Amino acid sequence: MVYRRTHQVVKRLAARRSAILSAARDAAAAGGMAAVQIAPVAVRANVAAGTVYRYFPSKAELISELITEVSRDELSAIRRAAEAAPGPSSALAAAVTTIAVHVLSQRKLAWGILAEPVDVDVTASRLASRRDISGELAMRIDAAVRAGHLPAQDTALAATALLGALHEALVGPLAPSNLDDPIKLRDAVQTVTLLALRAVGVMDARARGLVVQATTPAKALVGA
Amino acid sequence: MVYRRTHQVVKRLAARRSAILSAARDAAAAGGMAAVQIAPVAVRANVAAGTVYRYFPSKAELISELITEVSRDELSAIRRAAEAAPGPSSALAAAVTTIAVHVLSQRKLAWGILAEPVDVDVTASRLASRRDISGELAMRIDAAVRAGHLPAQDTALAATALLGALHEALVGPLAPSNLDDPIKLRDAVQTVTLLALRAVGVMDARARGLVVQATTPAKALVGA
DNA sequence: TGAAGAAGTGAACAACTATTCAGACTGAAT
DNA sequence: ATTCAGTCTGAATAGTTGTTCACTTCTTCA
Repeated sequence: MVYRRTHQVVKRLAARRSAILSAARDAAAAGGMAAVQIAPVAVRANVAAGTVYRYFPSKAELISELITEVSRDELSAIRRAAEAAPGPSSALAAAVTTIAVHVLSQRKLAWGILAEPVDVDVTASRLASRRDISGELAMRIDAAVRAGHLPAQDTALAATALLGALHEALVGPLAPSNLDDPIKLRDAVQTVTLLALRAVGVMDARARGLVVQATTPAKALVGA
Repeated sequence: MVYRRTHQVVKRLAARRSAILSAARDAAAAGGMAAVQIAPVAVRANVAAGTVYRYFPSKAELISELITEVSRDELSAIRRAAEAAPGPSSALAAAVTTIAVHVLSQRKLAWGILAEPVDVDVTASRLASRRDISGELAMRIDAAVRAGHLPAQDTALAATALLGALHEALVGPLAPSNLDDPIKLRDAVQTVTLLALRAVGVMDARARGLVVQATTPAKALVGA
Protein backbone atom coordinates (compact mmCIF):
# COMPACT_ATOMS: atom_id res chain seq x y z
CA MET A 1 0.00 0.00 0.00
CA VAL A 2 2.95 2.24 0.63
CA TYR A 3 3.77 3.84 -2.65
CA ARG A 4 7.42 4.70 -2.66
CA ARG A 5 9.16 6.66 -5.37
CA THR A 6 11.57 4.42 -7.13
CA HIS A 7 14.98 5.76 -7.96
CA GLN A 8 14.05 5.99 -11.61
CA VAL A 9 11.05 8.16 -10.83
CA VAL A 10 13.05 10.44 -8.60
CA LYS A 11 15.49 10.94 -11.41
CA ARG A 12 12.74 11.63 -13.92
CA LEU A 13 11.17 14.19 -11.64
CA ALA A 14 14.47 15.96 -11.16
CA ALA A 15 15.12 15.89 -14.87
CA ARG A 16 11.75 17.37 -15.57
CA ARG A 17 12.24 20.11 -13.06
CA SER A 18 15.51 21.13 -14.58
CA ALA A 19 14.05 20.83 -18.07
CA ILE A 20 11.46 23.40 -17.09
CA LEU A 21 14.09 25.69 -15.65
CA SER A 22 16.22 25.25 -18.75
CA ALA A 23 13.28 26.02 -20.96
CA ALA A 24 12.68 29.18 -18.98
CA ARG A 25 16.32 30.12 -19.30
CA ASP A 26 16.32 29.51 -23.02
CA ALA A 27 13.20 31.57 -23.41
CA ALA A 28 14.73 34.40 -21.42
CA ALA A 29 17.96 34.27 -23.36
CA ALA A 30 16.08 34.39 -26.62
CA GLY A 31 13.36 36.89 -25.90
CA GLY A 32 13.95 38.36 -22.48
CA MET A 33 11.74 37.85 -19.46
CA ALA A 34 8.69 38.77 -21.49
CA ALA A 35 9.12 35.47 -23.30
CA VAL A 36 9.03 33.52 -20.07
CA GLN A 37 5.36 32.64 -20.07
CA ILE A 38 4.00 29.48 -18.62
CA ALA A 39 2.47 28.04 -21.76
CA PRO A 40 5.47 28.53 -24.08
CA VAL A 41 7.88 27.36 -21.41
CA ALA A 42 5.78 24.25 -20.90
CA VAL A 43 5.88 23.54 -24.61
CA ARG A 44 9.65 23.95 -24.72
CA ALA A 45 9.97 21.58 -21.79
CA ASN A 46 7.57 19.06 -23.33
CA VAL A 47 5.05 19.20 -20.56
CA ALA A 48 1.59 20.66 -20.14
CA ALA A 49 1.03 24.04 -18.56
CA GLY A 50 -0.45 22.49 -15.46
CA THR A 51 2.62 20.37 -14.92
CA VAL A 52 4.75 23.44 -14.42
CA TYR A 53 2.71 24.04 -11.30
CA ARG A 54 3.63 20.66 -9.90
CA TYR A 55 7.22 21.85 -9.83
CA PHE A 56 6.93 25.55 -9.15
CA PRO A 57 4.19 27.09 -7.05
CA SER A 58 3.96 30.16 -9.26
CA LYS A 59 5.52 31.93 -12.15
CA ALA A 60 7.17 34.30 -9.69
CA GLU A 61 8.88 31.36 -8.06
CA LEU A 62 10.00 29.95 -11.39
CA ILE A 63 11.56 33.23 -12.45
CA SER A 64 13.07 33.76 -9.05
CA GLU A 65 14.80 30.43 -9.26
CA LEU A 66 15.96 31.25 -12.75
CA ILE A 67 17.47 34.48 -11.49
CA THR A 68 19.10 32.71 -8.59
CA GLU A 69 20.60 30.09 -10.86
CA VAL A 70 22.03 32.51 -13.40
CA SER A 71 23.31 34.67 -10.61
CA ARG A 72 25.05 31.75 -8.96
CA ASP A 73 26.81 30.83 -12.19
CA GLU A 74 27.85 34.41 -12.66
CA LEU A 75 29.20 34.71 -9.16
CA SER A 76 31.31 31.61 -9.46
CA ALA A 77 32.75 32.81 -12.76
CA ILE A 78 33.70 36.08 -11.16
CA ARG A 79 35.33 34.30 -8.23
CA ARG A 80 37.24 31.99 -10.50
CA ALA A 81 38.59 34.87 -12.57
CA ALA A 82 39.53 36.92 -9.55
CA GLU A 83 41.24 34.07 -7.77
CA ALA A 84 43.38 33.34 -10.78
CA ALA A 85 44.76 36.87 -10.71
CA PRO A 86 48.19 37.58 -9.20
CA GLY A 87 47.20 40.37 -6.82
CA PRO A 88 44.27 42.30 -5.39
CA SER A 89 44.22 44.97 -8.09
CA SER A 90 44.45 42.41 -10.83
CA ALA A 91 41.71 40.44 -9.14
CA LEU A 92 39.46 43.46 -9.12
CA ALA A 93 40.19 44.12 -12.77
CA ALA A 94 39.52 40.49 -13.59
CA ALA A 95 36.23 40.56 -11.70
CA VAL A 96 35.07 43.66 -13.54
CA THR A 97 36.11 42.30 -16.91
CA THR A 98 34.37 39.03 -16.24
CA ILE A 99 31.14 40.76 -15.44
CA ALA A 100 31.41 42.88 -18.55
CA VAL A 101 32.15 39.95 -20.82
CA HIS A 102 29.44 37.73 -19.41
CA VAL A 103 26.82 40.41 -19.51
CA LEU A 104 27.70 41.22 -23.10
CA SER A 105 27.68 37.67 -24.30
CA GLN A 106 24.15 37.14 -22.99
CA ARG A 107 22.67 40.57 -23.27
CA LYS A 108 19.00 39.63 -23.37
CA LEU A 109 19.34 37.27 -20.47
CA ALA A 110 21.31 39.80 -18.46
CA TRP A 111 18.76 42.50 -19.12
CA GLY A 112 16.00 40.14 -18.10
CA ILE A 113 17.73 39.13 -14.90
CA LEU A 114 18.64 42.65 -13.97
CA ALA A 115 16.07 45.14 -14.98
CA GLU A 116 13.50 44.09 -17.52
CA PRO A 117 9.94 44.74 -16.45
CA VAL A 118 8.25 41.54 -15.33
CA ASP A 119 4.60 41.11 -14.49
CA VAL A 120 5.28 39.25 -11.28
CA ASP A 121 7.20 40.33 -8.25
CA VAL A 122 10.81 39.16 -8.40
CA THR A 123 12.37 42.03 -6.51
CA ALA A 124 13.59 39.76 -3.76
CA SER A 125 15.65 37.51 -5.98
CA ARG A 126 16.88 40.39 -8.07
CA LEU A 127 17.96 42.09 -4.91
CA ALA A 128 19.75 38.98 -3.73
CA SER A 129 21.45 38.61 -7.07
CA ARG A 130 22.71 42.15 -7.02
CA ARG A 131 23.69 41.91 -3.37
CA ASP A 132 25.80 38.84 -3.98
CA ILE A 133 27.63 40.18 -6.98
CA SER A 134 28.02 43.63 -5.56
CA GLY A 135 29.28 42.04 -2.36
CA GLU A 136 31.90 40.09 -4.23
CA LEU A 137 33.07 43.25 -5.97
CA ALA A 138 33.12 45.10 -2.67
CA MET A 139 35.38 42.42 -1.21
CA ARG A 140 37.78 42.79 -4.10
CA ILE A 141 37.82 46.54 -3.74
CA ASP A 142 38.38 46.18 -0.06
CA ALA A 143 41.31 43.85 -0.59
CA ALA A 144 42.91 46.36 -2.93
CA VAL A 145 42.37 49.11 -0.38
CA ARG A 146 43.96 47.03 2.36
CA ALA A 147 46.88 46.31 0.08
CA GLY A 148 47.38 50.05 -0.22
CA HIS A 149 46.58 50.13 -3.92
CA LEU A 150 43.44 52.20 -3.50
CA PRO A 151 42.32 55.05 -1.25
CA ALA A 152 39.98 54.21 1.60
CA GLN A 153 36.34 54.47 0.57
CA ASP A 154 32.80 53.22 1.04
CA THR A 155 33.39 49.95 -0.74
CA ALA A 156 29.78 48.84 -0.76
CA LEU A 157 28.61 52.00 -2.44
CA ALA A 158 31.51 51.90 -4.85
CA ALA A 159 30.76 48.32 -5.82
CA THR A 160 27.12 49.15 -6.41
CA ALA A 161 28.07 52.11 -8.55
CA LEU A 162 30.44 50.01 -10.61
CA LEU A 163 27.76 47.44 -11.25
CA GLY A 164 25.38 50.16 -12.34
CA ALA A 165 27.96 51.62 -14.66
CA LEU A 166 28.69 48.27 -16.25
CA HIS A 167 25.07 47.40 -16.73
CA GLU A 168 23.94 50.70 -18.09
CA ALA A 169 26.89 51.05 -20.42
CA LEU A 170 26.71 47.53 -21.77
CA VAL A 171 23.12 46.32 -21.69
CA GLY A 172 21.06 49.38 -20.92
CA PRO A 173 18.99 51.07 -23.60
CA LEU A 174 21.84 53.42 -24.44
CA ALA A 175 24.37 50.65 -24.86
CA PRO A 176 26.19 50.88 -28.19
CA SER A 177 24.41 48.84 -30.82
CA ASN A 178 27.49 47.61 -32.66
CA LEU A 179 28.59 45.20 -29.97
CA ASP A 180 28.18 42.21 -32.22
CA ASP A 181 31.46 43.13 -33.79
CA PRO A 182 34.03 41.35 -31.58
CA ILE A 183 36.50 44.20 -31.85
CA LYS A 184 34.02 46.85 -30.80
CA LEU A 185 32.95 44.51 -28.07
CA ARG A 186 36.47 44.17 -26.72
CA ASP A 187 36.92 47.90 -26.88
CA ALA A 188 33.75 48.44 -24.92
CA VAL A 189 34.84 45.96 -22.29
CA GLN A 190 38.19 47.68 -21.99
CA THR A 191 36.66 51.12 -21.85
CA VAL A 192 34.24 50.32 -19.07
CA THR A 193 36.82 48.35 -17.15
CA LEU A 194 39.14 51.32 -17.32
CA LEU A 195 36.39 53.62 -16.12
CA ALA A 196 35.56 51.28 -13.28
CA LEU A 197 39.12 50.96 -12.10
CA ARG A 198 39.75 54.68 -12.26
CA ALA A 199 36.49 55.27 -10.40
CA VAL A 200 37.71 53.42 -7.35
CA GLY A 201 41.01 55.26 -7.48
CA VAL A 202 43.43 53.25 -9.55
CA MET A 203 45.87 55.64 -11.18
CA ASP A 204 45.30 56.03 -14.86
CA ALA A 205 48.58 54.56 -16.08
CA ARG A 206 48.37 51.57 -13.80
CA ALA A 207 44.70 51.08 -14.68
CA ARG A 208 45.49 50.84 -18.37
CA GLY A 209 47.98 48.10 -17.66
CA LEU A 210 45.55 46.16 -15.54
CA VAL A 211 42.88 46.44 -18.19
CA VAL A 212 45.07 44.92 -20.88
CA GLN A 213 46.15 42.17 -18.52
CA ALA A 214 42.60 41.36 -17.50
CA THR A 215 41.21 41.41 -21.00
CA THR A 216 43.75 39.00 -22.40
CA PRO A 217 42.51 35.78 -20.80
CA ALA A 218 38.94 36.88 -21.42
CA LYS A 219 39.47 37.05 -25.16
CA ALA A 220 38.35 33.51 -25.68
CA LEU A 221 35.11 34.22 -23.88
CA VAL A 222 34.55 37.36 -25.87
CA GLY A 223 34.91 35.39 -29.02
CA ALA A 224 32.42 32.77 -27.85
CA MET B 1 -23.68 77.15 -36.47
CA VAL B 2 -19.94 77.18 -36.22
CA TYR B 3 -19.06 76.22 -32.73
CA ARG B 4 -15.85 77.93 -31.78
CA ARG B 5 -13.95 77.33 -28.57
CA THR B 6 -14.08 80.40 -26.47
CA HIS B 7 -10.92 81.51 -24.72
CA GLN B 8 -12.29 80.40 -21.39
CA VAL B 9 -12.91 76.92 -22.69
CA VAL B 10 -9.46 76.65 -24.20
CA LYS B 11 -8.01 77.58 -20.85
CA ARG B 12 -10.17 75.08 -19.02
CA LEU B 13 -9.14 72.32 -21.40
CA ALA B 14 -5.48 73.14 -20.95
CA ALA B 15 -5.92 73.25 -17.21
CA ARG B 16 -7.58 69.89 -17.20
CA ARG B 17 -4.89 68.36 -19.33
CA SER B 18 -2.19 69.56 -17.00
CA ALA B 19 -4.25 68.50 -14.00
CA ILE B 20 -4.26 64.99 -15.36
CA LEU B 21 -0.52 65.08 -15.96
CA SER B 22 0.04 66.48 -12.49
CA ALA B 23 -2.11 63.80 -10.98
CA ALA B 24 -0.04 61.21 -12.79
CA ARG B 25 3.14 62.82 -11.55
CA ASP B 26 1.89 62.94 -8.00
CA ALA B 27 0.87 59.33 -8.19
CA ALA B 28 4.27 58.35 -9.55
CA ALA B 29 6.08 60.37 -6.91
CA ALA B 30 4.04 58.75 -4.18
CA GLY B 31 3.85 55.18 -5.33
CA GLY B 32 6.00 54.75 -8.38
CA MET B 33 4.77 54.00 -11.86
CA ALA B 34 2.69 51.13 -10.54
CA ALA B 35 0.45 53.74 -8.94
CA VAL B 36 -0.15 55.48 -12.24
CA GLN B 37 -3.38 53.74 -13.18
CA ILE B 38 -6.09 55.40 -15.16
CA ALA B 39 -8.85 55.18 -12.59
CA PRO B 40 -6.89 56.55 -9.59
CA VAL B 41 -5.28 59.25 -11.70
CA ALA B 42 -8.70 60.30 -12.94
CA VAL B 43 -9.95 60.54 -9.37
CA ARG B 44 -6.96 62.67 -8.35
CA ALA B 45 -7.60 64.94 -11.28
CA ASN B 46 -11.32 65.16 -10.55
CA VAL B 47 -12.44 63.68 -13.83
CA ALA B 48 -13.92 60.40 -14.95
CA ALA B 49 -11.79 57.62 -16.35
CA GLY B 50 -13.19 58.14 -19.81
CA THR B 51 -12.19 61.79 -19.75
CA VAL B 52 -8.54 60.89 -19.50
CA TYR B 53 -8.92 59.42 -22.97
CA ARG B 54 -10.14 62.71 -24.34
CA TYR B 55 -6.72 64.12 -23.49
CA PHE B 56 -4.37 61.19 -23.93
CA PRO B 57 -4.89 58.46 -26.50
CA SER B 58 -3.58 55.78 -24.18
CA LYS B 59 -1.93 55.14 -20.88
CA ALA B 60 1.35 54.67 -22.69
CA GLU B 61 1.05 58.16 -24.10
CA LEU B 62 0.21 59.62 -20.72
CA ILE B 63 3.22 58.04 -19.07
CA SER B 64 5.45 58.94 -21.98
CA GLU B 65 4.51 62.56 -21.62
CA LEU B 66 5.10 62.36 -17.91
CA ILE B 67 8.56 60.99 -18.52
CA THR B 68 9.28 63.66 -21.09
CA GLU B 69 8.16 66.41 -18.76
CA VAL B 70 10.19 65.25 -15.78
CA SER B 71 13.16 64.69 -18.01
CA ARG B 72 12.93 68.19 -19.45
CA ASP B 73 12.88 69.71 -15.97
CA GLU B 74 15.84 67.61 -15.00
CA LEU B 75 17.82 68.56 -18.05
CA SER B 76 17.32 72.25 -17.54
CA ALA B 77 18.37 71.97 -13.90
CA ILE B 78 21.55 70.22 -14.97
CA ARG B 79 22.26 72.88 -17.58
CA ARG B 80 21.66 75.68 -15.13
CA ALA B 81 24.01 74.15 -12.58
CA ALA B 82 26.70 73.46 -15.12
CA GLU B 83 26.55 76.87 -16.69
CA ALA B 84 26.95 78.54 -13.34
CA ALA B 85 30.26 76.74 -12.80
CA PRO B 86 33.55 78.54 -13.42
CA GLY B 87 35.18 75.98 -15.72
CA PRO B 88 34.61 72.76 -17.62
CA SER B 89 35.67 70.45 -14.81
CA SER B 90 33.55 72.32 -12.30
CA ALA B 91 30.68 72.21 -14.75
CA LEU B 92 30.98 68.46 -15.03
CA ALA B 93 31.10 68.12 -11.27
CA ALA B 94 28.09 70.39 -10.93
CA ALA B 95 26.15 68.38 -13.50
CA VAL B 96 26.87 65.12 -11.73
CA THR B 97 26.00 66.54 -8.34
CA THR B 98 22.77 67.97 -9.66
CA ILE B 99 21.71 64.64 -11.03
CA ALA B 100 22.55 62.94 -7.78
CA VAL B 101 20.70 65.43 -5.65
CA HIS B 102 17.60 65.50 -7.80
CA VAL B 103 17.39 61.79 -8.10
CA LEU B 104 17.73 61.42 -4.36
CA SER B 105 15.14 64.01 -3.48
CA GLN B 106 12.53 62.25 -5.61
CA ARG B 107 13.59 58.67 -5.40
CA LYS B 108 10.30 57.00 -6.23
CA LEU B 109 9.69 59.27 -9.16
CA ALA B 110 13.21 58.80 -10.45
CA TRP B 111 12.94 55.05 -10.17
CA GLY B 112 9.64 55.16 -11.99
CA ILE B 113 10.98 57.30 -14.78
CA LEU B 114 14.15 55.32 -15.16
CA ALA B 115 13.66 51.70 -14.57
CA GLU B 116 10.53 50.60 -12.80
CA PRO B 117 8.61 47.91 -14.64
CA VAL B 118 5.57 49.34 -16.38
CA ASP B 119 2.82 47.38 -18.06
CA VAL B 120 2.83 49.52 -21.17
CA ASP B 121 5.62 50.23 -23.57
CA VAL B 122 7.45 53.41 -22.68
CA THR B 123 10.86 52.42 -23.91
CA ALA B 124 10.91 55.18 -26.49
CA SER B 125 10.45 58.02 -24.05
CA ARG B 126 12.74 56.41 -21.51
CA LEU B 127 15.34 56.10 -24.18
CA ALA B 128 14.91 59.74 -25.17
CA SER B 129 15.15 60.81 -21.56
CA ARG B 130 18.37 58.91 -21.04
CA ARG B 131 19.76 60.05 -24.35
CA ASP B 132 19.19 63.70 -23.53
CA ILE B 133 20.70 63.57 -20.09
CA SER B 134 23.52 61.30 -21.09
CA GLY B 135 24.18 63.61 -24.05
CA GLU B 136 24.41 66.61 -21.78
CA LEU B 137 26.88 64.79 -19.56
CA ALA B 138 28.86 63.70 -22.61
CA MET B 139 29.14 67.30 -23.72
CA ARG B 140 30.45 68.31 -20.34
CA ILE B 141 32.98 65.52 -20.34
CA ASP B 142 34.01 66.46 -23.82
CA ALA B 143 34.53 70.08 -22.82
CA ALA B 144 36.78 68.99 -19.97
CA VAL B 145 38.73 66.76 -22.33
CA ARG B 146 39.20 69.59 -24.80
CA ALA B 147 40.33 71.83 -21.96
CA GLY B 148 43.03 69.26 -21.27
CA HIS B 149 41.66 68.37 -17.84
CA LEU B 150 40.78 64.83 -18.81
CA PRO B 151 42.32 62.13 -20.99
CA ALA B 152 40.73 61.51 -24.38
CA GLN B 153 37.99 58.89 -24.21
CA ASP B 154 34.72 57.62 -25.57
CA THR B 155 32.63 60.32 -24.00
CA ALA B 156 29.26 58.86 -24.90
CA LEU B 157 30.06 55.55 -23.28
CA ALA B 158 31.56 57.30 -20.29
CA ALA B 159 28.49 59.46 -19.83
CA THR B 160 26.23 56.44 -20.02
CA ALA B 161 28.33 54.60 -17.48
CA LEU B 162 28.25 57.56 -15.11
CA LEU B 163 24.49 57.74 -15.32
CA GLY B 164 24.23 54.06 -14.58
CA ALA B 165 26.53 54.39 -11.61
CA LEU B 166 24.56 57.29 -10.18
CA HIS B 167 21.23 55.59 -10.62
CA GLU B 168 22.23 52.23 -9.29
CA ALA B 169 24.07 53.65 -6.33
CA LEU B 170 21.36 56.11 -5.34
CA VAL B 171 17.98 54.73 -6.35
CA GLY B 172 18.62 51.14 -7.31
CA PRO B 173 17.55 48.31 -5.06
CA LEU B 174 20.96 48.27 -3.38
CA ALA B 175 20.94 51.96 -2.60
CA PRO B 176 21.67 52.65 1.05
CA SER B 177 18.46 52.86 3.05
CA ASN B 178 19.51 55.60 5.41
CA LEU B 179 19.38 58.38 2.86
CA ASP B 180 16.64 60.21 4.68
CA ASP B 181 19.28 61.48 7.04
CA PRO B 182 20.54 64.67 5.35
CA ILE B 183 24.11 64.06 6.42
CA LYS B 184 24.22 60.54 5.04
CA LEU B 185 22.57 61.84 1.94
CA ARG B 186 25.22 64.48 1.41
CA ASP B 187 27.92 61.91 2.01
CA ALA B 188 26.38 59.65 -0.58
CA VAL B 189 26.19 62.47 -3.10
CA GLN B 190 29.84 63.33 -2.48
CA THR B 191 30.95 59.74 -2.67
CA VAL B 192 29.27 59.02 -5.99
CA THR B 193 30.35 62.35 -7.44
CA LEU B 194 33.91 61.56 -6.49
CA LEU B 195 33.64 58.14 -8.08
CA ALA B 196 32.19 59.63 -11.23
CA LEU B 197 34.88 62.26 -11.58
CA ARG B 198 37.68 59.81 -10.99
CA ALA B 199 36.10 57.43 -13.47
CA VAL B 200 36.51 59.89 -16.30
CA GLY B 201 40.08 60.59 -15.25
CA VAL B 202 40.08 63.50 -12.86
CA MET B 203 43.04 63.11 -10.53
CA ASP B 204 42.04 62.11 -7.05
CA ALA B 205 43.20 65.24 -5.24
CA ARG B 206 41.64 67.57 -7.76
CA ALA B 207 38.46 65.52 -7.79
CA ARG B 208 38.03 65.91 -4.06
CA GLY B 209 38.24 69.66 -4.40
CA LEU B 210 35.71 69.75 -7.18
CA VAL B 211 33.32 67.60 -5.20
CA VAL B 212 33.35 69.92 -2.21
CA GLN B 213 32.91 72.91 -4.49
CA ALA B 214 30.03 71.35 -6.36
CA THR B 215 28.25 70.11 -3.26
CA THR B 216 28.24 73.46 -1.52
CA PRO B 217 25.63 75.24 -3.60
CA ALA B 218 23.59 72.07 -3.75
CA LYS B 219 23.26 71.96 0.02
CA ALA B 220 20.01 73.86 0.01
CA LEU B 221 18.54 71.39 -2.42
CA VAL B 222 19.74 68.48 -0.38
CA GLY B 223 18.00 69.90 2.64
CA ALA B 224 14.75 70.32 0.70
C1' DT C 1 -34.58 80.07 -26.04
C1' DG C 2 -33.44 76.19 -28.61
C1' DA C 3 -30.65 73.59 -31.75
C1' DA C 4 -26.35 71.42 -32.45
C1' DG C 5 -21.89 70.28 -31.59
C1' DA C 6 -18.30 69.40 -27.90
C1' DA C 7 -16.96 67.53 -23.68
C1' DG C 8 -17.65 64.48 -19.80
C1' DT C 9 -19.34 60.24 -17.62
C1' DG C 10 -18.83 55.55 -15.76
C1' DA C 11 -20.55 51.07 -16.34
C1' DA C 12 -19.62 47.48 -19.45
C1' DC C 13 -16.26 45.34 -22.31
C1' DA C 14 -11.98 43.16 -23.95
C1' DA C 15 -7.73 41.05 -23.86
C1' DC C 16 -4.31 38.88 -21.83
C1' DT C 17 -2.26 35.01 -19.04
C1' DA C 18 -1.48 32.96 -14.63
C1' DT C 19 -3.70 29.48 -12.20
C1' DT C 20 -6.88 25.68 -11.19
C1' DC C 21 -8.99 21.13 -11.21
C1' DA C 22 -11.69 17.10 -12.72
C1' DG C 23 -10.49 13.49 -15.09
C1' DA C 24 -6.83 10.48 -17.77
C1' DC C 25 -2.70 8.17 -17.32
C1' DT C 26 1.63 5.82 -15.16
C1' DG C 27 3.93 2.82 -12.63
C1' DA C 28 4.78 0.75 -7.82
C1' DA C 29 3.16 -2.70 -4.69
C1' DT C 30 0.79 -6.94 -3.71
C1' DA D 1 -3.62 -8.82 -12.72
C1' DT D 2 -5.27 -5.37 -10.00
C1' DT D 3 -5.33 -1.57 -7.11
C1' DC D 4 -4.33 3.01 -6.10
C1' DA D 5 -1.24 6.92 -4.99
C1' DG D 6 1.17 9.82 -7.69
C1' DT D 7 1.60 12.40 -11.86
C1' DC D 8 0.12 14.71 -15.96
C1' DT D 9 -3.13 17.06 -18.86
C1' DG D 10 -5.24 21.18 -21.02
C1' DA D 11 -9.61 23.34 -21.29
C1' DA D 12 -11.96 26.32 -18.31
C1' DT D 13 -11.57 29.90 -14.88
C1' DA D 14 -10.34 34.20 -12.72
C1' DG D 15 -8.57 38.59 -11.77
C1' DT D 16 -6.74 42.61 -13.33
C1' DT D 17 -6.94 47.11 -15.88
C1' DG D 18 -6.84 49.62 -20.04
C1' DT D 19 -10.23 51.06 -23.24
C1' DT D 20 -14.75 51.95 -25.36
C1' DC D 21 -19.24 53.98 -26.14
C1' DA D 22 -24.17 55.11 -25.53
C1' DC D 23 -25.79 58.56 -22.96
C1' DT D 24 -25.81 63.00 -20.17
C1' DT D 25 -24.33 67.58 -19.46
C1' DC D 26 -22.36 71.73 -20.93
C1' DT D 27 -21.31 75.50 -24.20
C1' DT D 28 -21.83 78.19 -28.25
C1' DC D 29 -24.41 80.75 -31.39
C1' DA D 30 -28.53 82.11 -34.23
